[in-house]
Amino acid sequence: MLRTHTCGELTINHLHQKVTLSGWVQRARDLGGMTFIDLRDRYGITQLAFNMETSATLCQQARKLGREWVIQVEGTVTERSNKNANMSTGDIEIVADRITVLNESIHPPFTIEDNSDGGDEIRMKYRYLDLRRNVNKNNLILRHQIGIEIRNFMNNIGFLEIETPFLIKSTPEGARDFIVPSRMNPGQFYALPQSPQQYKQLLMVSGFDRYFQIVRCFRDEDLRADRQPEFTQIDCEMAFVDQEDILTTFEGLVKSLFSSIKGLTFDSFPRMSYADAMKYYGSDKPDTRFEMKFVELNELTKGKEFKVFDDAELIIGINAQGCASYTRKQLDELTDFVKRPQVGANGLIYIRYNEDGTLKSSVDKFFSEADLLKIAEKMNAKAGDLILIIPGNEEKAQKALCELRLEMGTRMGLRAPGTFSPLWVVDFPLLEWDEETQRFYAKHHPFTAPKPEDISLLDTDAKAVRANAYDLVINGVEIGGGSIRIHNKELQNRMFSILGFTPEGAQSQFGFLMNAFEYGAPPHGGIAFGFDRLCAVFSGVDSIRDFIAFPKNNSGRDLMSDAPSEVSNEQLKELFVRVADLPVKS
RNA sequence: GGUUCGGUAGUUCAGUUGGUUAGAAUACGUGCCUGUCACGCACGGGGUCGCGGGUUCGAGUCCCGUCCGGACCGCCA
Repeated sequence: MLRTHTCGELTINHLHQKVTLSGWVQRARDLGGMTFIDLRDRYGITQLAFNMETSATLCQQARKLGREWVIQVEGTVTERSNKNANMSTGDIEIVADRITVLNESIHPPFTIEDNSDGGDEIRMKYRYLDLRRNVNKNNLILRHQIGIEIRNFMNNIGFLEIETPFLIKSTPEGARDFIVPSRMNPGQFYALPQSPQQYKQLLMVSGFDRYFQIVRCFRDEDLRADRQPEFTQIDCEMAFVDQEDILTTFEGLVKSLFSSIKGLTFDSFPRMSYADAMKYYGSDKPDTRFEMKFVELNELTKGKEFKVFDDAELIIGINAQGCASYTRKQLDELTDFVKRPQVGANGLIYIRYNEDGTLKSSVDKFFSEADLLKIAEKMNAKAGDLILIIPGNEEKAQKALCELRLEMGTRMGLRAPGTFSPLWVVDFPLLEWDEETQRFYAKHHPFTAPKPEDISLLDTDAKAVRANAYDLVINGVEIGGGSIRIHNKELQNRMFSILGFTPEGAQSQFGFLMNAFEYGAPPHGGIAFGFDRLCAVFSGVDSIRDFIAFPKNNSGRDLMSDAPSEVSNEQLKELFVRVADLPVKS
């Protein structure tokens, strides 16, 4: 037997037992007459003690052990004379009788410690070593626990987990597909699924009225801290339901996760229309851990000879409570922040509501103190508050003020990790007009059902049609989204036509789904949650990479295996694939 | 496609106005040390300053290019 116990479980209750432990040498402390070894495995750390006086040979042997060597030790659980209250095994140590080196290790390129000396790149390159560290290990444990809770919850309410194919038909709608050449069908290609969307709808036609799957999805788009080319969704679909049924069911799932994982309970999640989210937060995924809502100021700001305001389509402001003491330097920082190309505002106007009741602004030339007071009143500002205003066209001003609001929230400590504010955003628009291609795109996807009361607008005012589509947002992160689907062939064809598909085009791309819908498709709808993001949000961190055992970097590269890489000409030949001349860098 | 920050010892970083032999911490090695737990102390080895070109008497430092990495915008139904 290589071990009788793990390195995390021995306590004072095991005193005097003969045990065998196996693990990695975390650290050695050689005091001359004594040597202590910290032995680590997934479960914890146990101290091994060696005494020169009582067992010189063993002690000498222990001194030779290097960091990250794999050893087995046999010995007796003994009470420590100096206990360490910081560790669960801190009351005991193992007085060894025998050490066996199971495997040596070369020196790791960084220290395997909670505060590793390694930077991101080197730790990614040696990801298997980085995963030995507690923070990563615990993240993967959390991911496992959330996964188990989800499966239990879904199983308990009658959902079946059903797998769907990874090699599927490519559809040009939506994100870019990853493409896989088919050797047996020269010149033809599979795509990897961006989601199992059409398959789960087919499963509804098949009568599996409650389906879910924790499933890998693939999107060939540029990456971010919260976006990987392959990521995991909790993909769900239900038949014989309306939007309310879905929101209730999955609010139940998320509440159950909050309860079992975080020990938190919630009232019903608030709901906000897409229109209100944009109006009050400038975003379809607002961070509602704090208020600081947008206030429209067009009426109070126009006609004062200030060209910037007079030319603006929309003038909106936020009230940063208690920030009137911001210095000139801090205000300049904020101005620089919103003027960054990524935020895109032309400038920032502030009104300081001083503690003494006076008002000072960056537009004093155009506005009297009485004018400023009116604005302050509209913004519910009190003495001590700071009003920040951004003018511009609607879209740009909302986006810029949204960024500024989040920045102020961060500066004011209103976005503390450990607090959670879930929100349903509902009533998304069905369609989005694209100026460049002069056509409509589905805001969600082309199978999303319009709200019945808005169907009549499809031909007259398509932009105004709202969908039975919804997102779950937690702390400003889009955690999940879904919709009620179209299950009626005529309505689906109408949608395809509005989206610019010819009947033949729609048939060749979505024919199998359309055909299936002729055989009694039940009313259905669903939702998909980003599993990686859910883990990250639960932990209060931004990067989903921390919750993926072997993630890719910003360029879609695996720094450890160095994928992607070139393949041999023989492989390409078999696939009838030829690599075009690569772009020449000038 | 774009914006921006970075690349110096195994690792994380400092390196002044362009000027002598490029430093610190940590890791590593050797020695000392009997209750440590980030043990301590002493000594030691360790550098293609990402790569290429240029300016200069002289480049880690300035300029151009390039490669690599981080963050972000576009993109992500």
